[in-house]
Amino acid sequence: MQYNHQEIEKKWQEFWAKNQTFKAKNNADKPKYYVLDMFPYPSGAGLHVGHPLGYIASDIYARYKRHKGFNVLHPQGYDSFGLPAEQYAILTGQHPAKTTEENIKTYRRQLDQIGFSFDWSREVRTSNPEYYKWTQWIFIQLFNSWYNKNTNKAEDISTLISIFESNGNTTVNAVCDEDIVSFSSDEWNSFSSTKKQEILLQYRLTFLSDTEVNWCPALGTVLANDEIVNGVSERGGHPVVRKKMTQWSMRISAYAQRLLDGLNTIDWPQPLKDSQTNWIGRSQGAMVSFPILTFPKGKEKSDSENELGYMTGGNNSALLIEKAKENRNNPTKAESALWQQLKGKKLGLKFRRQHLIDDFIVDFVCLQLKLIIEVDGDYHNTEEQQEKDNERTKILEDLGYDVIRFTNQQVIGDIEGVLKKIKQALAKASLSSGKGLRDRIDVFTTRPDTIFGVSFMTLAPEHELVSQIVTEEQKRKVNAYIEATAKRSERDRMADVKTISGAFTGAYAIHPFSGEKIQIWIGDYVLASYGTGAVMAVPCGDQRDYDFAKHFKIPIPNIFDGVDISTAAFAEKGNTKLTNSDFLNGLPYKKAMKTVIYELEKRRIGYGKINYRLRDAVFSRQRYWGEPFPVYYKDAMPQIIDTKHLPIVLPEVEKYLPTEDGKPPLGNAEVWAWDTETNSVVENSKINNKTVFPLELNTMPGWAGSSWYFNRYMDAKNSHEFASKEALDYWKEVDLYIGGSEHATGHLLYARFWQKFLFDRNIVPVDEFAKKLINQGMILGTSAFVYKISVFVKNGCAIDKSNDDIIENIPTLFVSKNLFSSDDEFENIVKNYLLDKKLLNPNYSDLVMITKNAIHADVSLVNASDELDIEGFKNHPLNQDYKNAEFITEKDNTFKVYREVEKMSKSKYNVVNPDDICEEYGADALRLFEMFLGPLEQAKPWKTSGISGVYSFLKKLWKLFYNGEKFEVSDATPTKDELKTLHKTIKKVEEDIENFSFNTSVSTFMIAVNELTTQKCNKREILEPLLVLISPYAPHIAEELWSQLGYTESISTVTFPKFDAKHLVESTKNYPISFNGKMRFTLELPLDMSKDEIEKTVMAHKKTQAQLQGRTPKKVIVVPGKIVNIVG
RNA sequence: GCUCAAGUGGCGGAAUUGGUAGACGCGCUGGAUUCAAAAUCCAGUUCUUUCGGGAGUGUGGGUUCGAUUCCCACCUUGAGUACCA
Repeated sequence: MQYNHQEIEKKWQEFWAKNQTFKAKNNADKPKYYVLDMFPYPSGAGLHVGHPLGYIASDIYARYKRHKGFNVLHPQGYDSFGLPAEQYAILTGQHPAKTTEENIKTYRRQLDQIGFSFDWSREVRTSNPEYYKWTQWIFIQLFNSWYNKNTNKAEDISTLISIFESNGNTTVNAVCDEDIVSFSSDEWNSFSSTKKQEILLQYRLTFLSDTEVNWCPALGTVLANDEIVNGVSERGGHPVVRKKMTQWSMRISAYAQRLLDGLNTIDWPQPLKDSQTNWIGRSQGAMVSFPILTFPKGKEKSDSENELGYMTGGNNSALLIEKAKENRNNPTKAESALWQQLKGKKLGLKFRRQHLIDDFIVDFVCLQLKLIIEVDGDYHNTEEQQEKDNERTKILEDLGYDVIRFTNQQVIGDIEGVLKKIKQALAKASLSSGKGLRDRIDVFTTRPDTIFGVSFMTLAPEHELVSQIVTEEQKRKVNAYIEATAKRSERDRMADVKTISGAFTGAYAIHPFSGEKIQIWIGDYVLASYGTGAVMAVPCGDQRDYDFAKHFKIPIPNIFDGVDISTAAFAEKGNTKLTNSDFLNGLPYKKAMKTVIYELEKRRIGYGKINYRLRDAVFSRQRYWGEPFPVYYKDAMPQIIDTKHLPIVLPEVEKYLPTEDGKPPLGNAEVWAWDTETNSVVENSKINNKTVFPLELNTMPGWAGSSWYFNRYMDAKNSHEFASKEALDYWKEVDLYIGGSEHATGHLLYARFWQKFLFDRNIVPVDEFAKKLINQGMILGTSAFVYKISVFVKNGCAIDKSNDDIIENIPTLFVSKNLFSSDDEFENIVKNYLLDKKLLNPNYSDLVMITKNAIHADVSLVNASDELDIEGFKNHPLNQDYKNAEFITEKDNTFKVYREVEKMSKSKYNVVNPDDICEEYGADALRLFEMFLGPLEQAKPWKTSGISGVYSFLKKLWKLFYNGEKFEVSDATPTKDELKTLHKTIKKVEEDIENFSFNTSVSTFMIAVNELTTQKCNKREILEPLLVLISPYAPHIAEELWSQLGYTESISTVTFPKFDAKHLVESTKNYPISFNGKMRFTLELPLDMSKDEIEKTVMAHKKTQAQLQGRTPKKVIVVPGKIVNIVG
């Protein structure tokens, strides 16, 4: 009997389905093992050979684990909400559910035919209401939760409400919106219900907000950051613009640190972890505030003096004002000297002298920052006077002023030092005056240690402060610059990183430590969306700042000891010591960081901070084919529908496009309102905003359903729970997850986020959903190209014929690949051919130019030797234009194509359909071959020709059991050699599976079958275990031969053979004898021979003497059981 | 630019606690079988050679008795990321 894959495979696929062979139980004495594939989106094109790669690998592992005695859960389902079905619906009007259903049928047929051991009784579909009921349920859990930073987990919103009721919100340490207003418990309790809801929304883990979103006009929807590539949509490549919209968002940022920490606990590929780490983008540094020194004229009055009022005198003002005037007219020498430095806003701020404050006349005061400067004469040295001064200072401080004192001597002797102290005091006063953003610039920096290297500041052109601080003189320039950058798209700005541009605002800030005046610039290298949209520029330590400073001729102070910064910035951290850095002098990076953050916090001008790049995830989509939100709106506030009324089923619509007034497609639905009395979805016409309210029109994004499906498989049919506690506790998490690396910062990050949330809320028992993850590499197509000629007539030649006449007889011509090696040769060959066939007039030959043009040929028309089926090519439906083409062939009359490896795609005619492979070679051959192609994680090209190797392996395996037409297996005792072959195969295959090195185990099988064929072995004792080894890879043939051996049960749970080392014990070793490390010959010696004996035997050997040619070796290295190396 | 990964025959790839480089398969060459083809089987297939041998794992250097494997520098390719302060 011949190996007939079609018959066998069909038979066993039916057997498995009928007997539910792979149905997993939710409890067993056996240990559990959960193997999962990333479930597919069922696209209309069906599967190509690249898709099953990961499924085959996971199936082998699942089957292996069953042999190893595990209770294996290996489910499959469909991520069936998605854009293609919706776009098809827009074009044809066919309901996406129908398209999806049809596609799923194709997928299921294709998957079944490959012989996967899926437990289909647990199938899930994200678009099934019974499934998305629970997606909606999770949304509600998120809505009803807040993130408590004190307990570092998500908690029920009721715990937050009770804190509000008893303490207000000032003690709450939560992840929430930025613009939180503080309130007391009394205030909370007096708030209206709407007001309370509004506040709670600022804390919920899913919340509504006006976010600037990535709006894609062509797709009519909002896209997440990871759905945009290079400024255009990932799908379709349409332009994306920024737009403000009210959207649901998920507070994933609350989990930034835990998502990062969790990576250390899971066995995932390093590159994937790296990209998640990168995406989360943790940077440790500090927030630093720089006071703004100069406000343009007019601003100061309105903003500060009027507010404070400069008439700050007390009840006795009328009397004192005369005294003050007198003092003003008779200043001391020191007062006069200092006034020269302070008057006319020389330090950027308005000072007054001999000014009344309450019942005191102070020497100098900056009302804007409430800073008083006293210059004291000698009489202040008396104890009595000092006591009075202290009392006076205290009263002034109580009024909110800072007081600094100098002696006459200080002012006259060291005016510079005095000014410096005043500047510092101003900086400090400016920050503590608590007037918010308006008069200071906050920056985030990862290098606060380099703060003394700051020589300017740069704001993003979009920064809100720009318009407030820009001076009259600079206004024109600055506005022109802002306009210019706004015109450039985000994409242009990113692409063009070389051009340095910016503008000076004319304003200055104060260095918080040195008190120096520093220029404030704007520049588009600073992004409004990261950090605070402003940077402290340290040109000596950051290349971008350096380039900017060089370009605009801003000073570049050096703060690195012994480092040359004449050509580039010095960005290393290392052990370089700081200099010109005041209290940081002499400190290396790490110490300086600690010290400076300590100082920043002590002086209240900044604080240590960790910044994340990870943004909250927008959760609304303006699409039809997605999960509806269980939300309706009452007084513009979202109301959650009680979980017991779920699912809220997607309504029917006439059109799947957005409505004419720009609402999402659900705006077309006529039955899409919520009746709070009947708790059901009713006609829109019933909306009265009293008992019937409009429902949310957005739907959830694609990642909603895929963020928790792995939990659903554990208890897929449960209609009253997300999944039962018993099932969740039993299966816990996925043990092995296989899928593509393209989901690194999408699905895999969101799923981890939801799992952590569900864990916090005690819904799932573990906080990472997948212990181990493997990214299978892509299978690439091997495209075939044929060379077609392109004919041109050279210009500028005066002849009596038109160009068309010259070339009119030249046919479409293809040239075989090996006929030429250069463009010139190509042209010659073609011309000779044409002249030969009289298709080209020799007189015009020189006027004609011929070049080659490679075009795709369908790979199904090319054989393993790269020969094209010429007739097939001519008659191919896609090659209508080439029906009458001519072909210049090789000497042996074949036509060769040239090959190139590309991504598998319809447009490249290199797609190989697994249906064809299964038909011709069978699923077992397909499975073996996909594994044999190369390492699982690696991208590798597909070449159908290679499959003949694994196909003949299967035939050889079959033949071991057959003597001609007769099944014949012997019960005789195996020989030593046969046992050796078996056991080394067991050992290697087991190691390989554990290491996911499936390609090498396939070659191990081939070696084993080749050896057993040579040994003419047909012994049951050898062949039975061999079948079990092979069955995970080629389950159909294994089942068939197993049943022919007389078994009635499936091979799938037969115990994996046990390796016994005793069969591999050898008595001799074929020693490699090398000279200076180069192996020259081998020598068979007993393994128990001692080192000395080996050396003696080897040295005495005539080949050794021949190698040495009379020389005496310097040294002989003998490693018993391994090698002999002779040096000399 | 940065980060990571990888460079081995005509091709996919194998071999790493440092110990016989090229397993296994494709392709190719020759042979057997056949009227012929398919299929099957046998032999060969890194390069070079004066048939003794010699060289060889991207390039150059280093460590070692011995390096595809470890270290340094460089080159190339691929992937990810991108003005993240």
